[in-house]
Amino acid sequence: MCPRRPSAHHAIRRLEAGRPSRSGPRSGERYCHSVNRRPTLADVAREVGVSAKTVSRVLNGDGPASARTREQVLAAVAKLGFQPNLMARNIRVGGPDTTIGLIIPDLGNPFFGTVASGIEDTVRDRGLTLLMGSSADDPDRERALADKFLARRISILMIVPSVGADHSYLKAHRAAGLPIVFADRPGVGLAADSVVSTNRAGAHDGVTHLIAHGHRRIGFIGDLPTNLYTRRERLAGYRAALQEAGLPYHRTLVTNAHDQHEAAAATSRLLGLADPPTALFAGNNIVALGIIVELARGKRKDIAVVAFDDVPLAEALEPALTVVAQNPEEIGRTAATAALARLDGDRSRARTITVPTRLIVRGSGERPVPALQKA
Amino acid sequence: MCPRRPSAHHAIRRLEAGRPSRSGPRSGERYCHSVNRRPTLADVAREVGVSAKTVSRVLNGDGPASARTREQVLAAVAKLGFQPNLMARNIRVGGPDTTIGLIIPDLGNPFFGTVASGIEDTVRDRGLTLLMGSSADDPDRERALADKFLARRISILMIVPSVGADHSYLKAHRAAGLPIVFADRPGVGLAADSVVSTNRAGAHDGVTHLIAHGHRRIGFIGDLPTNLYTRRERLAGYRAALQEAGLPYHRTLVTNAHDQHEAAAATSRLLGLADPPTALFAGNNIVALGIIVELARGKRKDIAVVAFDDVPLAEALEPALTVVAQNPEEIGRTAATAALARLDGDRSRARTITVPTRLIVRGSGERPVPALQKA
DNA sequence: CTGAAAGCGCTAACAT
DNA sequence: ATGTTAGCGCTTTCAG
Repeated sequence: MCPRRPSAHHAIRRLEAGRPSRSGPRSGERYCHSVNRRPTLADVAREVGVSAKTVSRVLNGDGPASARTREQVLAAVAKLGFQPNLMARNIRVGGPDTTIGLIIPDLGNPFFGTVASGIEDTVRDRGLTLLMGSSADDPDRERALADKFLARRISILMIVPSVGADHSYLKAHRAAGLPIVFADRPGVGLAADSVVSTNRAGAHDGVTHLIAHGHRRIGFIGDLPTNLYTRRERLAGYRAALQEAGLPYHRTLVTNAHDQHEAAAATSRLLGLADPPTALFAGNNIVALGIIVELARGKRKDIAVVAFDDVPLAEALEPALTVVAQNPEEIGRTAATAALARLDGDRSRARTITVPTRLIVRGSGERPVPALQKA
Repeated sequence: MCPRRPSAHHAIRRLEAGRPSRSGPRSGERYCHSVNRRPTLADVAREVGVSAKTVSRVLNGDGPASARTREQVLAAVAKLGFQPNLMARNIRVGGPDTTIGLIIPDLGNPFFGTVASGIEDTVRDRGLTLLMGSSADDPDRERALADKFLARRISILMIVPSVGADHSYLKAHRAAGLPIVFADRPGVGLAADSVVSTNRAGAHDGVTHLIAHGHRRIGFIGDLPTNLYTRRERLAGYRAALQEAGLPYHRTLVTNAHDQHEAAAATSRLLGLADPPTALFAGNNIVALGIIVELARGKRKDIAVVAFDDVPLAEALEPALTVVAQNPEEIGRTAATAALARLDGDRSRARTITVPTRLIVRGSGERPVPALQKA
């Protein structure tokens, strides 16, 4: 039997148990490598009969090394199953950890997942790994995550800002050279790069499409909370389109929803108005789902719909859903590219980069005004 | 002006530029904290006039400390913007990093995003953070990611195994006490916990539903590659249901697709057979999308469909889509719970835990056999 | 209650 | 081509 020296992976349990930890083997006992300590550089060096530095050289390929030693070292590494401790390396080198901290509101939302995917694709060959966490759009959770990431000395910090978050606490980090990029929404209180969709123009295009097809009363169902950046921008685009067409802006036609269920309720509420809208504009993908499900439930094919953000089965609906598609993958790629440029020394002024949206006409916006709907 | 000592965040650039780095300030120059070095424990200690250990004690709350020192230390920490270096701490403490490495095939797929979400929710109050990467179902990429994670001394390793991956290289790690859990698919060559859906039973239920509604020729469109665990299990469930009903198994009715586009093509191929199926079973959510879009394109409302895995707008389709719903959030939670139990010392035998699927009947499976479809 | 010294695993800077 | 020494930022150990 091996003496059970508390292994590294039991450190957490040890803390809880409050058991005093012994750092050396008890007399007459030897360590059993397979259960106890992970092998270190020194172990490999001892095995081969060289110095730790030589092993380091072979593994990192900096200094020279004879073919023979190299072989021996590699053999010992394989034999012992040695894997260099990256934390120890980083601490000595003094550089940042090769991770990129990413904070998004919701891991389960495919929009943000796709953003993350774009980031990963872009940074992979730089050897950076994603450290991810979800904020649930809570500024406190966002801050806690950021602090954790910063304590890890991440190379890059990317945030989809929560509503109400203030980012001035990051000033010193940015000044110290940490690349910080905000995605999907701009940061607050910090001059850092951000990458956002053309929300206002996109909403404008979508609403204009509805107007072009004869709609005069167009409902808007946006995100909650209402001061969310994307909601504000998209509402602005909605209003601009109305104004441009000389149409009045009715507060009663504007409402909001935080999830699919609320969006369905909001839909039903708008349609129940004395003078109901003939078309609906969905402020995001979740709202779109709610609207569509509610319309399907009520068999209301007479209501035109345009949604901000594409949804998976848009083309299979009847009518197929017209959308203002975002490009989350591109948002991720762009944000990552900007961050890497900063990492490479780009010291230019903070910029806001926009990623274009695209109106995809599929039919749901083209319904004629149903003056005769019940005929 | 501050002398621009290469800051920590420029380490990467320095490597590339090959510029020799100087470790001390040049004569007559002083470091400018805001631009250069992050403050360390020693800096805080110096500021207050105490030893580093005292600062450490205050911050970690282990040893005793006078109220006065505590205040002074905290003030200095705030003033300098000190954040303890977690890598340095971990290296000294010898414990694992407080991260959980998670490898999934695709960050953009909401199924895996939701699994990740379930994991995060479960481990958050243990202070663990997610280190994530996508394998693209490539065993080599999976292995490379795992090695990177292991080099970081993660506390837990969770993998959605790629097809063809062998996990015996993890044996030593598991023996050393590293909790390893496979999610969605079991691992290969390693006795470790895994958490999977009741794939076979779920598929059986879905197909039985179709049979109960009179279908005798049921097409199966599954994942590619065909040896993917979930595809094998679901196909087995399909065959079992047929056999149970005394129906013959036709190889020609079984096909596969890797993405939505291929699934649409497969659908069209099956429907073009001399003796085409009257119902289709979709082996996963992506395939389901392809099938539905293709049927919509061809206006084929006469074809019944049941899909494995729920899709967002299932209830808004016409007919609404009947599915065998998985519970990805629960898969994540279960996997995380199992891993935490291991971390807490659970040394029992490796188990395979199943998360039940649920047949959600919405209508698409109930279509009568369309003997008169063209009438 | 506080400090000095040693050391975690690794690599930079000089040896040789 | 290789070894030695020192030290990254922190905590442990042992003395006050």
